[in-house]
Amino acid sequence: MSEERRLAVLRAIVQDYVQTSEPVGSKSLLDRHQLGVSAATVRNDMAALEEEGLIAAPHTSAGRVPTDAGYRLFVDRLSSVKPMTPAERAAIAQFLEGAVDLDDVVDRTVRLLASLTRQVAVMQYPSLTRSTVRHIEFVPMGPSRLMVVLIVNTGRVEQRVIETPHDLSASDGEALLGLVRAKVNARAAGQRLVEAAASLASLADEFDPADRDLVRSVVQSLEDALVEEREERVVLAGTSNLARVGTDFPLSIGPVLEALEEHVVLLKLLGTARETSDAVSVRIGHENPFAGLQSTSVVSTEYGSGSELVAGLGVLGPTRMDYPTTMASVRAVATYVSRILAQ
Amino acid sequence: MSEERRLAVLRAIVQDYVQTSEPVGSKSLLDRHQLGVSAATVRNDMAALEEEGLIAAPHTSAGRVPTDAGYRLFVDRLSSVKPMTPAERAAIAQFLEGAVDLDDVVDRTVRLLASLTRQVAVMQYPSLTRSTVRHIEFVPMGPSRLMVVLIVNTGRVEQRVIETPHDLSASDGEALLGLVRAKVNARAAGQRLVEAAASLASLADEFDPADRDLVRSVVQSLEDALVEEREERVVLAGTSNLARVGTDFPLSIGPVLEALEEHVVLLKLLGTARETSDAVSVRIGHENPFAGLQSTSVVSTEYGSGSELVAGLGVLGPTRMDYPTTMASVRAVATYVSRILAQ
DNA sequence: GTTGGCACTCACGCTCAGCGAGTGCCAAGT
DNA sequence: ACTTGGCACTCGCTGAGCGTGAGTGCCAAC
Repeated sequence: MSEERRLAVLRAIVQDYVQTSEPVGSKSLLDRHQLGVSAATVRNDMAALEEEGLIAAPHTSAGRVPTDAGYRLFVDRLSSVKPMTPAERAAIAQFLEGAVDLDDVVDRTVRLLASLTRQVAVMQYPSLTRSTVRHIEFVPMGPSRLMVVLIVNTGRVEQRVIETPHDLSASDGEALLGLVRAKVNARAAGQRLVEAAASLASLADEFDPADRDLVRSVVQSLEDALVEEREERVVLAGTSNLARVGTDFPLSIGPVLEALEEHVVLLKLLGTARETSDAVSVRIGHENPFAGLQSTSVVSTEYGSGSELVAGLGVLGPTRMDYPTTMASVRAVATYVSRILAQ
Repeated sequence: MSEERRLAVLRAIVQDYVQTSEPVGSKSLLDRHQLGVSAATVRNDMAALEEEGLIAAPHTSAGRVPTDAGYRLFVDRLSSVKPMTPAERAAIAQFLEGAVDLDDVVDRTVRLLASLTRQVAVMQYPSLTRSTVRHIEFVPMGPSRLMVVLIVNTGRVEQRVIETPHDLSASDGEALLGLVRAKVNARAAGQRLVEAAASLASLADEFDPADRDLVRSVVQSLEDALVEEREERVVLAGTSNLARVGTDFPLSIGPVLEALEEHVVLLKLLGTARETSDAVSVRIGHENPFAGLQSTSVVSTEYGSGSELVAGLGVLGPTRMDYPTTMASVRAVATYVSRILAQ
């Protein structure tokens, strides 16, 4: 009983099951693959695979279905990321090129990914903590309120209103604010958010003693704002693809929809992906830490502008998923969106 | 056969059906309501109601179910918006008070509405076209690119990168930009976007002939940006509530999820609501222009900061819905979110 | 216009048998 | 030691048949 053939059988089972979504038996396996052996041999192999916990039979007299472990082995050793055709690559690039701003890039990316994979696509907004400051702007909002607008290198813009002890909207306030603006930007531009916060620490010393108090309080608020753990945004698309699969299989979509609404969960999903060294990370069924997502798999990767990886994106679907093509799509989309963001 | 009693029967049918989600027959109706007449009489009334198209029988020997027209009549004449308890109102207010910025307000609002109604909540971002300019900021992004940041009264911030024919990042460019910034804001602040665009038309004339070209092109781009039809953002929550209802009823959630992904559709849904004069608009089943949403109802209303109504929010659910309480929730949430935004 | 009575209609749930895909095991072959 | 054909067996699925009961429509009497 050759090890090699047994794995070939596993591969065939996974492929057939993914395509037909029905448990696959020894006979139908022979019809669709040239294994060069008889049905009985295949049956023996299947029994061995079941023994190893790689496949399982839903009922006594039904075919076999891959287990999570079976999919895992398949992904790790039995398949390679299916290359995309130049035409597909061109279509992706062209579609993403059309975006006009960051929101549009993100929106187009998730939709594209959802329609390519026909699954739920998830994408994290370019992370702020790993971005660098492009510009910081101050806008007086009234006698004691000041809006701080932070623009980072990925094009993302964040605003925040802070309280100031003195009036900055009067004309001398305006002048002072202009000076603060210039100095803050001279110091912070190009730095990461945390670094920028550090650089600003001693800024107040450069000002007139009279203004120092005011500047110090503004800078303090700004530092807080820069360091503060920011809400990371997540966008999704293709949730209706869940309905398609939901009808034929034991994937009750309720819990999945609930998980998808919890953006914290999604962020963790994309976040833990980063810990793996592979370019594209795959988490299968129970490998997934969240109840409700235990019969789904997540295929994700990182993307970023230039050499900086700033956030994650991926797709979520039933464990019975075409991993090679899904992985190819995720990888390709990540590559192209990174290219767009780098410009 | 009194008209009055017939309507009482309709009301009872709607209430029972909403509660039990099972077709209601003459007998079970008598058990649950004191109508003071016999089953036979109720049957006669039901036959009449069916004749009028207000109720229908799924099969020959089943109870009756309200039709869209039946619900319509119920909403228009047989029910009133159920008042909320002070405790509920307080909880709403308290939950929304906790929001730290506009994104957070919107996020909390949809989630709140979804959990109150246990349905899908939809909320449009405060519309830009009906907002007023609070501040316009210019940030040089390189030799020939300028980022325009627009802050409106609802706190929403929009950015846009425009191409400029001359370099504005040099030091004299900075000075000029400061002047432009001051004049633009003096003219535009407090005005609606379209008005602001008009006010800016002649701004270039105030500048040195040497700079006039440059200013004109900047102003021109700005006008374009202000007038341009902007993408209106829509946020939703509670999609998992669809799964709950999806199991027991002929609401195939696939098409609904698809419709929910098309933000254009959602905007139209909230938009057409405005045409009705009522405070809370209800669109029932086929009154709804979109295929796939024909067995759902939309309960929506407008909200806004102060007296200005700037956008819509509402919920979407199966036609078999508790209209009075849903309407109450939508109205209450709209009231409170408006109050928050006004501050 | 209301009521009680009555025959009728179906959807639903149940059981039961037949079918067939698929299995496990065994004895024979290589 | 592995492979193969054969064979009995399992068991989920399907569809037919049947009883039940909620619900109806109609009618004659009040």
